[in-house]
This record gives sequence, C-alpha cells and structure tokens, in this order.
Amino acid sequence: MYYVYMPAARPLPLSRRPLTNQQSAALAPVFAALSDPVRLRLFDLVRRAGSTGVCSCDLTAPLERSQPTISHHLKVLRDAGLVQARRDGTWLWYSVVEESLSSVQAFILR
Amino acid sequence: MYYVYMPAARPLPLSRRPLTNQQSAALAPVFAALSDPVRLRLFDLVRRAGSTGVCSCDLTAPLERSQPTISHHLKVLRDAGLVQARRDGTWLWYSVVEESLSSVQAFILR
DNA sequence: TGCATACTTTGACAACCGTCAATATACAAC
DNA sequence: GTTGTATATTGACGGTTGTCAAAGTATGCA
Repeated sequence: MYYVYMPAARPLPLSRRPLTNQQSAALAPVFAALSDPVRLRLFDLVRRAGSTGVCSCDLTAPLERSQPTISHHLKVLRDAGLVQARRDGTWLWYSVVEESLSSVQAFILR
Repeated sequence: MYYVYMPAARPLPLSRRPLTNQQSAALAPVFAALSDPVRLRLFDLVRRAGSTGVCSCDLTAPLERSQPTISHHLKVLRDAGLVQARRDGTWLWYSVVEESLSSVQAFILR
C-alpha cells in the first residue's frame, strides 16, 4: 500500500470548462436578437444615437419596413436587453443598454 | 459674393457610418448560426479542442441530441464559416476557423 | 369631449427552424 | 464483392419568424 500525492479536487476556472446548458440558453437569445439584418441595422442606428437616444419614429424610413414591423423588431431587441425605451409624450426614445453585449464579448474571448 | 472655406467632401471612417444593407446581410447569418443553444455548446466544444480538432462522433453524446441533429447543426456552423472539417478515414475532425468571429467582434466594438 | 399623432397588438400568411426516424453515402477491412 | 462504422441527406412533424394591414391603446392638445 502506497500513499500517492493527490492534489485537492478543484474546478478549473469557469471559462475553461465547457459551456453549460444554462449558459448557452442565456446566451442564445442575445445572438438570436441580432440574427436579423433589419435588427442589426436597427441596433446600430440606436447605438450611434448615443445616450440621447433616437425617436423610434425616425427609424422606420431608413429601414424600409412598415411601422408595425419596426415596432416588432424593437420589442425583440428590448426583450433581449439590448435596448431600452424612455417615453417623452407620445414619443419613445430608444437607447442602447450599456454592457448589454458583454456576454457576447465574453463568449468570443472565451 | 463671398468665398467660404469648404473642406473637401470626405466620407467618414467606415465604422462611423451606419451599417449598410450588405454589411448587415453578411453579419446576420453568423449571429444566426450562434442563436441556438445546442450550436453554441457545439461551437464551444469544437473550439476547446484546439487545432487538433474533435471527432464529430464525440459530439453527439454530450449534447443529448440524435446523430442527424448534430450533423445538421455542424453543417449550419460550417456554412456560416465558423468551423471546418477534415476527413480522416471514416471520421471527420472538426476545428474552428480562426478569425471567423472577427466580424462579430468588429460589430461589438464598432 | 373630440381629434391627431405615436406606438402596440392582433391576425394572417408564407417561409424557416429544430428534431427525429429512416434511408443513403463514404470509407476501411476483410 | 460483403460487412461494419461514421457521417450526411431526406422527409415529416410541430413550432417559430418576418412581414403587413387592420384595429387597438396611449398621450397631448384644443
């Protein structure tokens, strides 16, 4: 009978372990929200409007889609946590949620 | 009649102009390929296999999907240019395409 | 109250997606 | 050739998606 040195069981750093079911389930909707060309351009337009934001009424014309369609896409981006809306009278001002792309960035650099 | 100084018309740096139709159309399929939880885990498993790659036969069990389903997802990742396959006898070894995420990275840092 | 503008929701449609069983193909060994 | 293993394709199924017209809701103003 020999005694063999066994290092204490210690999990690897999180990022060196395979992506878990929960992690992928949380990440997929963010990628899905950006998987449509119209939404990509929409997000880009909102982002370049900075902290001031942009009125959604100014997003319909450049994207050549009906107003309900733009409203639908903005909801998808909102539900994914990528953009937020602030009401000002009858207008809605959209701006990006800072750090909302950090999970995507973390996956890329993983 | 006055002469007013007008700087020569010069386009802004590319990244400071709105995302074009073509750019978003090229980018969306990459996001779409990563918009499914199974494909995210699949890509992660392939990536952590490094340049050696991983046999696709070793990808079915951990993802708890049928062999045709995994084959389908691998094709989606291949078509998006995210992974590549090298044949070795009856096996196929999958590895990531380096720099394949650069367009996503560029969009995030845009 | 009524009207106008900004936006959302509903309903419908075709197209697409994830999944699996069944089948087909590719390759190696015999 | 045959047999066995690895992978791809086909076909079908329910579910989801992008789109628009139409109708509904919300806000401001007279």
